[in-house]
Amino acid sequence: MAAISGGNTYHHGDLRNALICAAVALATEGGPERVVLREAARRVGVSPTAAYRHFDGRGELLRTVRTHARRELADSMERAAAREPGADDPALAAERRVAALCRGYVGFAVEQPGLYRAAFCVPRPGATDEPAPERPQTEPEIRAFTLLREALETLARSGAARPGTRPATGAAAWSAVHGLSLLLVDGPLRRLPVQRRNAVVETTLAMVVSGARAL
Amino acid sequence: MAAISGGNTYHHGDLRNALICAAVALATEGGPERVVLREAARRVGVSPTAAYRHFDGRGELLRTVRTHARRELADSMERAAAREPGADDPALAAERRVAALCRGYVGFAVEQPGLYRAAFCVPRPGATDEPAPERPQTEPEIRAFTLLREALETLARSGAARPGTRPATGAAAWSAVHGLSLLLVDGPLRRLPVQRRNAVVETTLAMVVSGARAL
DNA sequence: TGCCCGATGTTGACCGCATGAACATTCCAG
DNA sequence: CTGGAATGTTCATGCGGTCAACATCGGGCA
Repeated sequence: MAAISGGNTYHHGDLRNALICAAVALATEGGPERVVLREAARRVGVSPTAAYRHFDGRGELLRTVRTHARRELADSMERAAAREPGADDPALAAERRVAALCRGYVGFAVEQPGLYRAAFCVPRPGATDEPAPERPQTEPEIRAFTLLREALETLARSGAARPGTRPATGAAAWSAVHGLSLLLVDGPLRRLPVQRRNAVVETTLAMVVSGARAL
Repeated sequence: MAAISGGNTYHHGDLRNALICAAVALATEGGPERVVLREAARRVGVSPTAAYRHFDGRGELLRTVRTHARRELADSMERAAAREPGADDPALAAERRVAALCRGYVGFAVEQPGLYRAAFCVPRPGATDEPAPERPQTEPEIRAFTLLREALETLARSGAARPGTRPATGAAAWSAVHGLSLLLVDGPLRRLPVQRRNAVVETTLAMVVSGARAL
């Protein structure tokens, strides 16, 4: 990175990326609120205002980190699903995939609480950042959710394809894993001993799967 | 300042409460991050540092707001449950109660997003507040959760009292409503049209209830 | 080739916020 | 009545976000 030896260039050459890396590191350490423009600049060895040449301000930096975090989350889910052994019965396979994706989701949250929180932070116009976008702007789609939804659809089609599979099933499942993650990471279920935590995770997974079948 | 008419007391007389009210109002307007010590003091018409005579700092003020918000949340759930008509079949009644409590939960979140978020905020030692308590200190118990858990236990006992009712069922259900609430209030499901929102809520409720029966 | 402009950094300044220290004003118990 | 405790106030420090003005660098155009 940034030529430690020699070329002490006035122009950094890759400041934007360097700042993003620093910001991601900060988020990893302490979540979105730890993503501080000045600190990121400090770590990169640049003056605070230099960041404004590459970002609108803290808000945009944070949103960039969020994008990164969401990608990592989805990757974690896919890895978990890939590790899962297949099954002859397509229904069983689908069920396993759903469960694996969910475990990957919660696993990421538990192992990377800071990044996980950053993945779902909302830059609020309240403070000094975010002038509140006038265009409602379509959400860029969250891969984690897409993965989950698709797996649930497969599950629905494969096995007990009850005719009226509710379209909102994906959101319901997402709610469960998301809520679980937050309670474990941030909320009242943090400091739960590992064993008990796993019990809660498995129970929730069971609820999701049974719910997906029943709906 | 204070008391424009007459009793211009140097001593406010009830500053603590006044500050709490102001802080709650702030949280109602813009969530926990909007709870700013200085602003609360300003609204009460007192100097910023006066607050320190009644609170350790912003952290404690926020925690006080949180307590208040949690109480409101639980009240909302109980009101919703109270509105629910009874049923002869105890199993059905139990099921209805669970659903009603959940609706009250999500309803509160949607109607009072700021307060709801404040109810689950975590004062982080990162910034300037919270010196990180050396004693892990037992969480003061969250009534919303207790209500839900008890209703689920009743449900389990009443009807299909499957022998192995998992103890974590309460946490699983809580995860679902909590996650749903956050996605709706704060997350990617905010700006969902009301109709679709209700669909998601009902689907999630169905998942919770069916899950409770199945576990 | 050499100069000028645009991109990229830097300084300095302003404002809001959380806090702590020292000082002022009340109130009440002795 | 009076002095200390309780409760407010003022002043000052440090951090973070952001803006405006100024400095550098690098590359394309005359």
